[in-house]
Amino acid sequence: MAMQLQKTSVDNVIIPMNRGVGYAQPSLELLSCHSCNVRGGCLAEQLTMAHDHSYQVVKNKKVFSKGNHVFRGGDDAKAIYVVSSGSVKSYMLMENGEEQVLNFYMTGDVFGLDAMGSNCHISSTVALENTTLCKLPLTGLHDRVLGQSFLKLIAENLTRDHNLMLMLARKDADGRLASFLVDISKRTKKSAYSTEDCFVDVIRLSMTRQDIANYLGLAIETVSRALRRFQNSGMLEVSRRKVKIYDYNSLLTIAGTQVTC
Amino acid sequence: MAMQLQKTSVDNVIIPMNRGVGYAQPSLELLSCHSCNVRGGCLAEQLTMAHDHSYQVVKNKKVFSKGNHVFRGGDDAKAIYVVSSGSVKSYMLMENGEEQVLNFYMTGDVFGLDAMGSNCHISSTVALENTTLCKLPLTGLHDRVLGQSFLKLIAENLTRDHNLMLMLARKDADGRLASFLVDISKRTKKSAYSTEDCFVDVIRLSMTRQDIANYLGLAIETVSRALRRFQNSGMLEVSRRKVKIYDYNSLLTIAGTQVTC
DNA sequence: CGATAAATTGAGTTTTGTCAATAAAGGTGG
DNA sequence: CCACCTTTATTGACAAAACTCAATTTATCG
Repeated sequence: MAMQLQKTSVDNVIIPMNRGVGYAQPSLELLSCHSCNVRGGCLAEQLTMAHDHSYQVVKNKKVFSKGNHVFRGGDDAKAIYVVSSGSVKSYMLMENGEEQVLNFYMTGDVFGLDAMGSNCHISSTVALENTTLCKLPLTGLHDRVLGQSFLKLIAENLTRDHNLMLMLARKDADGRLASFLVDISKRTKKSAYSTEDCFVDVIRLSMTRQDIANYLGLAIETVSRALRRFQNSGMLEVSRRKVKIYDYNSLLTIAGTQVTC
Repeated sequence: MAMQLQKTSVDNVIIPMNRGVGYAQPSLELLSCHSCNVRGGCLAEQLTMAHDHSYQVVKNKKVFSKGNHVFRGGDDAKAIYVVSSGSVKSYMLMENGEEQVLNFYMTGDVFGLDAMGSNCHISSTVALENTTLCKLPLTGLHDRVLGQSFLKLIAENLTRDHNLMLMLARKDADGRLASFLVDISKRTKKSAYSTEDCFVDVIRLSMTRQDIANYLGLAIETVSRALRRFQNSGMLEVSRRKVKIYDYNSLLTIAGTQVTC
């Protein structure tokens, strides 16, 4: 879990982190909050004030040199980060090793929100140059102020956005459509009563082909042709808005990397 | 502003909304919370409980028939919505009239988070079939519990994600790169002291061409060639990581629709 | 039952990706 | 301080994927 070894004054905080192999030890030098360029002023102070000081946000300044990771996918962490100076990139790895950059964060930007609701980070973040970050552990905020549900919601929304980005940036038409069908299938399952293992084999699409095309960033004709290809290969059967899935595993293979919460 | 005409018991709430032209009047029938399929149980109750009942979340169930809008971009609203039954699509319009679908929300999904931090909705949401929604006005939560800053942060992150989606799904290589440069320019300005009007004319990129390509969903060669084209047209001058912008307006034109907070 | 909207299918074009070669910059060690 | 090596970036030729345009078929709705 998160370390909370020391409580300090609000201004300058240095807490060395224990990191696994592959992590650089952040520089241990005294950093001033006065030089922080966050828009709207110090975030920790804003959050603390918002709760009438009943919830004290601990600040934790760190320096990362170029190429060093702030966190990696899979790390368990419940904190958000403010870029005090420098810049970082947030990215996800696909199964084939390609990386999709989700965002670049520069001075004044805040990142790490997508991990708030889940137990671990889905994405990784690495410094692009020598960078100063302010880490705000939000375990207290999570538990005491908001309740699990709300932060989970936010993270869920961000994660689904990231999944779409990955699809749009890295997958071809077949991959996008397979990914879409798998997602719909999974999500339909969540609320319906089904005897199947992990998917609903009959989907009723509530949207038009044009909607699907507008979602996947494809032409409507491409969606139509991809569906036809899937049907010809025996993977599924499609009749207007009704889709019967026969070979879920093949669909998963074509879909490739999926981001899930 | 948001209406708060009545306070009711936690179970069944009907509040008719005054909507402008183009909005359908939601059906006014009694809806039970017992039939709501939200994952993790009633969100309003979860949020209310999280604050020891010091903050009461008002529920507001509504039925939308197929094709009717829940809200449109530009509407001012501070609420989140839970899909009780049916489905909706969230989308944004580009300047050429094309629409980018951001997400489909089905039973149990929660949407509207991207508008929490700003004054108005950026995206629009429309029912794909007859749909029951539960509206949770969160003005109280916004002001009293979290403070402006935190919700703004979340919305900012979601909005930037949506901007990237739009780029990946709808823009060609030139459009993506122009969009990227404009964004970097704007964001650099925010924290730097500059005499220019609304952009920094000299950008120092902290990321490699490969990073840019991985962000924009392009091949590195395509990024290189697009930059060359921009330079040949006299729009800018590029030398490794340093970019001098001469014609910001042309860049804006090529970039097309930009999503901003 | 007719009119409109949605979906499918084919042919040709355009954009971008892939592969390959080369050039330039940055870092390291002697 | 320079030579070397590695990383980063550029450029060209060709191939593949997806888009556009057009025609047709099939639903859906009044």
